[in-house]
Amino acid sequence: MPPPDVFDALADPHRRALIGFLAAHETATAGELAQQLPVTRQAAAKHLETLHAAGLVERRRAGREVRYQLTPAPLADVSEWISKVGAEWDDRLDSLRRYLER
Amino acid sequence: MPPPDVFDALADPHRRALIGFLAAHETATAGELAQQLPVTRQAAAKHLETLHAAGLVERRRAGREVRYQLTPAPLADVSEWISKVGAEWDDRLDSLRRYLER
DNA sequence: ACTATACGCAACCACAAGGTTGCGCTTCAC
DNA sequence: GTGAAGCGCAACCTTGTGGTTGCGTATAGT
Repeated sequence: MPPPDVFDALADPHRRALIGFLAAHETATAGELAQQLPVTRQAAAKHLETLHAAGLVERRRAGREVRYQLTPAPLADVSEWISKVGAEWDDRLDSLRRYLER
Repeated sequence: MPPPDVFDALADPHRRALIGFLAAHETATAGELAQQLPVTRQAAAKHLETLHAAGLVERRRAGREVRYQLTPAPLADVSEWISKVGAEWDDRLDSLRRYLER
């Protein structure tokens, strides 16, 4: 299964902001993205590296700049995990209810 | 909107393990939960405190022990956020496709 | 050719996070 | 009432993380 650091990638608010921005703007450079946050370009670049490691963004060199693009697929893993927990929980509630209704 | 530290709470693997265990076992004490992980009771208690702050578990004193119970509701917020990002992304792809098809 | 823009890399810093140990207080069981 | 089981709190240690500054290098534009 794909990198489990997706959860980690989502933990930081700045990173979530970057994802949000990229969800709405096709592609962007580290510099552009840094302007969306109160941080330097390098800080943004580090976050983008984290997101890239988690498989959430694609990097693509275009001349002297690097354009980042969202690849939201790994988010499905998170949703899936949540579903599983939810399902298990529901099962548990069910069996408890059945037990109590005996 | 409820505590945004749900993302933070989910970032740690041990914490996710606790959630998984609680999803399957109704209630448990900090001690019991600590036995599921290679950490001390205190470490587990700290994680449980984090989960509690995120609204993911309920604490309930029963005599000399404290039983923890899962309250998975806040997970819905995470799912929702993911859905929003996904939706926005799809919209973007759509408008791009429309643009290219002109 | 020259200048400005955008990256990449490395050093460095401060603080939060995860973890442990030690100790004292309450509750249960004999 | 005495001992063990559980918890809570605090001190402390170590690492990881988010952030910055500084500098070197490549590309674009004029």
